[in-house]
Amino acid sequence: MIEKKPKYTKQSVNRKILESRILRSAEIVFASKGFSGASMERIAEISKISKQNLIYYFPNKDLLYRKVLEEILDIWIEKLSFLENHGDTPEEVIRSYVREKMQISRLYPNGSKVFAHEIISGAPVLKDYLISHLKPQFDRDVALVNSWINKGLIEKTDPEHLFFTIWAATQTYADFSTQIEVLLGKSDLTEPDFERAEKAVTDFVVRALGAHNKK
Amino acid sequence: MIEKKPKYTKQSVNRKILESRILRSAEIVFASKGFSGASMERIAEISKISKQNLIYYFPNKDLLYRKVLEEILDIWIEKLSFLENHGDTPEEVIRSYVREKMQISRLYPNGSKVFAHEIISGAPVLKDYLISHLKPQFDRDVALVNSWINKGLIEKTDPEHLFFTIWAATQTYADFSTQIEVLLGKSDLTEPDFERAEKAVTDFVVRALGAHNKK
DNA sequence: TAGTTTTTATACCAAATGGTAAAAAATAAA
DNA sequence: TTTATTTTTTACCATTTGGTATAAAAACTA
Repeated sequence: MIEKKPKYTKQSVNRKILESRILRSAEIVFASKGFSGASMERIAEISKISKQNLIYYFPNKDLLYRKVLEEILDIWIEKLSFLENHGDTPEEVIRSYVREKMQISRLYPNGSKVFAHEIISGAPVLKDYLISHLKPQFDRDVALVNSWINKGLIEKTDPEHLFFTIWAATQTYADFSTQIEVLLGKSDLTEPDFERAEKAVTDFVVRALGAHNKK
Repeated sequence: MIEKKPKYTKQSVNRKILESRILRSAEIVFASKGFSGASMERIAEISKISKQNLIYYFPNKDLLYRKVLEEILDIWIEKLSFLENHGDTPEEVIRSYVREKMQISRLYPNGSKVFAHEIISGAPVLKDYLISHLKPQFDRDVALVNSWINKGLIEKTDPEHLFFTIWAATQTYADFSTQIEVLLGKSDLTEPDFERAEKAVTDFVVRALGAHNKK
């Protein structure tokens, strides 16, 4: 055989599948109970394996928690570089950005909640990451918005706080979904709800920036 | 025997003082660790009393948690009835509302965080409260915004989502303060930071609603 | 001074939980 | 088929933690 060490043996494939199943289960439990409230037993239960088998794959809770955080951060980074959002006009860039963020809230609500718990708790695990990775990107994005302002493409706006507002407004549909469901009188948020929310938030931001009536 | 006792004896006053000291400590611990991560031992420690004495005042953790939530909800209810915010024009009402919300984030960040943990976790304790208390008030406030729209006082806006955005944008300064601190390059948020944030968010909302150029 | 309330200290406990150790079973490689 | 490796199960354990029980000291009230 050509390949000395076959990469996709039955075992290794199964392993990957099981690992991601575990990560999804862990995400659910961390999202709903936070780090301390999540038990390995419960995560194993949802993964439909024994606790000891869970520990075989993820030898301790800390590591598992970090892996879950890593996963969601990878997704965010991949989809959320403001500068790289296609669009020529500020309005296009903004609309695309808000849409991405809303879709992430829709597709990865549990990841978002885990992140939220982590930050609210003072980011004991993620603080270094925020400093080393998020801040530089943030500074670049702020610079871009400033350039828009200087060119008169959007209303004069506090760029830092613009981002805080956009993040908060979009993530709330994942993090505070329970509250939103109650207030909308629905048992859960479905696709149409998210579409409406997306339109509301996007229009809101675009209007606040006056990005629509400037060329 | 019915309590015919003097209401403001030295003892009862001291008791109140200690109780509120405990509640503040509990708030800190619940905010930073969530319900499960908070230990009675740690709360007692911060309150500078023994664990046994803590239990003497609050016989169990659930009760203590509920009291902490109760406290912050009382504050919110008292200060956050949209309809009752003074102001004749929509712009005045909105500005006053956003200011109140920002001040609450500034003054009661821990309460806000405890609430956030609770909602993100699916509101196991507060769900009934949200349905019975928050929703009716929400419906009234939504109706008021709708009446503004019908009178042409503000731009056509999705009223429900307007509130979600305002809440998210203001509470983020309490809940996600760690992230904001990192991105602003500060070790903590001080009065000037909050003032600037308040102005940014208020202007943002007012502009999005077009409440400033309509009379 | 006597009685009541508050506070602390001591001892203890059952349940939950993160994790270890090692044997057994299943699967793959030779 | 035999050997080696990976996966799963079984048994167990130390620590944490919310909470009980009790006695006694300390502080306050009448």
